[in-house]
Amino acid sequence: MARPTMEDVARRAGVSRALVSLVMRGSPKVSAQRRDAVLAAAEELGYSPHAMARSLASRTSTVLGVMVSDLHNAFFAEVVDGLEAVAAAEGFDLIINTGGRSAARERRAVTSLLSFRPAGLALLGPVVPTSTIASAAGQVPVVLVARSCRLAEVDMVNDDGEAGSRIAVDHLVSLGHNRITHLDGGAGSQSALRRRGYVDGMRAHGLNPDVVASEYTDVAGAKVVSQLLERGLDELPTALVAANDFNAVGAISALEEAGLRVPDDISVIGYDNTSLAGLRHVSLTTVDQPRHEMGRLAGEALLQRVRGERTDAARHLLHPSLVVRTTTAGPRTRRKLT
Amino acid sequence: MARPTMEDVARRAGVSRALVSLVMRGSPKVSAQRRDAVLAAAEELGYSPHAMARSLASRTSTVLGVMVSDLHNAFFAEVVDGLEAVAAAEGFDLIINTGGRSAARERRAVTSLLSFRPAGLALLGPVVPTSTIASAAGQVPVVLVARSCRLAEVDMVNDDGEAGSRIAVDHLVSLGHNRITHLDGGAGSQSALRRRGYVDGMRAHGLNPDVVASEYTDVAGAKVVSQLLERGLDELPTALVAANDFNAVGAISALEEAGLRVPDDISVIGYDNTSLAGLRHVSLTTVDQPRHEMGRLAGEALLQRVRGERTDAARHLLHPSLVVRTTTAGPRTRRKLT
DNA sequence: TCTATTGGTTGGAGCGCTCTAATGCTGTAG
DNA sequence: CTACAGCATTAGAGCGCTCCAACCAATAGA
Repeated sequence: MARPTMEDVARRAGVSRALVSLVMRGSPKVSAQRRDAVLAAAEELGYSPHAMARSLASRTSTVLGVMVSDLHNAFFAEVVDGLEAVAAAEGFDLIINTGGRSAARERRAVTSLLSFRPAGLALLGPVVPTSTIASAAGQVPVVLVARSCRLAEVDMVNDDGEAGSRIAVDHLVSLGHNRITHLDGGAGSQSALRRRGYVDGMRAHGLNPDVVASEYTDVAGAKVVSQLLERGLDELPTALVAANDFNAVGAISALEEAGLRVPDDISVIGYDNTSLAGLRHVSLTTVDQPRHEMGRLAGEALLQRVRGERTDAARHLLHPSLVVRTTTAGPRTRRKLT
Repeated sequence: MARPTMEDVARRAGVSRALVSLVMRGSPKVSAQRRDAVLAAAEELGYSPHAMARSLASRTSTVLGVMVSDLHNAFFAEVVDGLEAVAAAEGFDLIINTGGRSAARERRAVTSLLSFRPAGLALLGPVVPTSTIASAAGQVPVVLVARSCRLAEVDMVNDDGEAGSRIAVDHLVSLGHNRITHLDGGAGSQSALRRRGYVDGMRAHGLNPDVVASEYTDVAGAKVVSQLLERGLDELPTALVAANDFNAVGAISALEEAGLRVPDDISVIGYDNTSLAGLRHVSLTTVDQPRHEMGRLAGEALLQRVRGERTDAARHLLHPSLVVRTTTAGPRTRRKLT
């Protein structure tokens, strides 16, 4: 298992180690015949360069550190996917750690990543305090995804949750709705943004905002609908802006169980455009976050810094887009129900 | 940004570099006072060891290479999650590449991973030919997840798709069904296994297998149900073993659109236990694959090899389990429908 | 003919660390 | 008082590579 080194290849090809190094790095200042000899020798020995030795000697790195707060979460998995795509295209490799949504574990993960002296560090949805981010940013370019902070030296990629909610409201208003309720996702910066977007959107249309507390689950969506139904049918809004897709699906099933039809009796709109929303059985109108794109941008931000193409902080606020399916329609005079 | 080295710490603490090295590796043969001095100096300088230099000098590695055929896929994301958990617990880091389900790209990804001289390599759902796997296995311990091959020197972790289907059939038979149709997932080793399990299961119960071609999507599930309905209502089976959860959901919605009720008129069972299946609106009876566990086992297999605890190949065949929800029930005399 | 110039090639130092063998320093036995 | 452990500590070589400066033709310009 003792793998061949550059020295071995050099000996076999009858050249110096430095020449092999040049060939391996694709230098143009090598004669064709020597190059072929080296390549042949490398092939015969099954040689491939030692990335860590290279990194040490060249004082450069071709790895990007990625700290994912929760890889289990499909959102982050897709961001990583996008990140990986740009990284691979530029010859970079990803080294990944997860933090399990615990600040202590995230700290350790970041330390571990930094010990590899990566060219850059991406933090996806980190929960660590700003000070930790700042100290990392002092050592290496850092990009934050799904998390904002006031540090001048870190890049950021976020989706505009406020705009997303507003898009949802605009869509419903344009369909003719004016009694629209928002199911709030609870604690967390995303929920707050989405709520704000909803409230502002409603006000902009001269409508009264109506926010009810819920959570990012289908069970919570169903529960809050039951509460809404207790208000009485006449009090029921004509449209719902749910906290996310799961929440929306829960709400829909509760509505249908109560004998209401979506979108005939009430429109529902989700958030995230998860694979769930696209199912024909569900066919949920929802707000799409460009997750893959977010990963791509994060990767590019890092690589720009690495290449020294940019020194000022990048602040990407991605515009979500509406995906209209079949859970929204114009309001009708509600049928009489028992 | 010039980070401090061991030399800097040594100078500051008034000791030799070798002593700092011992402290950093937690050696017991260092006096308490020197240790404290070193630790203090390291703290003051913000020093942390250089993992790559360490790896080079010690000729050991603390990274595991992971090639994911498709990180976008929730299945693999969860496997990676499990892998990461064991790796982190043992002080290993993950370096990840994706192959995008292309043999050529996977080959490149593996080469890139091997250039880091990882302690082990995990290939998740690779599509590369066996020869590529073999050559990697010649350099480093390799574990295969969701892919089997005949190589003696590689570890494997697979779920028993055959057993999974059989469990599904057993469940339906125990409910009293005897006309059970399988929706086949098409090409791919998993489909073949699931189909075989279904066929064998049916035969074991003295029943006639009925396999119809479909795909791993909800659209395909709906389509195949339409075809089934054309056979005529009397020909319709009393239960369906779908290719996977998406396929099952598509089938269910087509059935409901045709005026049939699930599970009253027909039972449906999925495969994978995706987050979708757990939604109360869907509440799909399905076969669960222990994805996280598979990642855990893969990581452990690798680490056992790395530590030299085992030299013979590990062959983990994980037993899937049934998750009974509300899309299966005993067959009833079918209501007369128009 | 003698320098420049150019393009290909090489020796050797050094990246930040580990590891072996040797060193100095006690303390205790001979 | 010397000898010998036994322990903490250190010098120095070396991991596999890159990079710089030096080198050596071979050609071009004067």
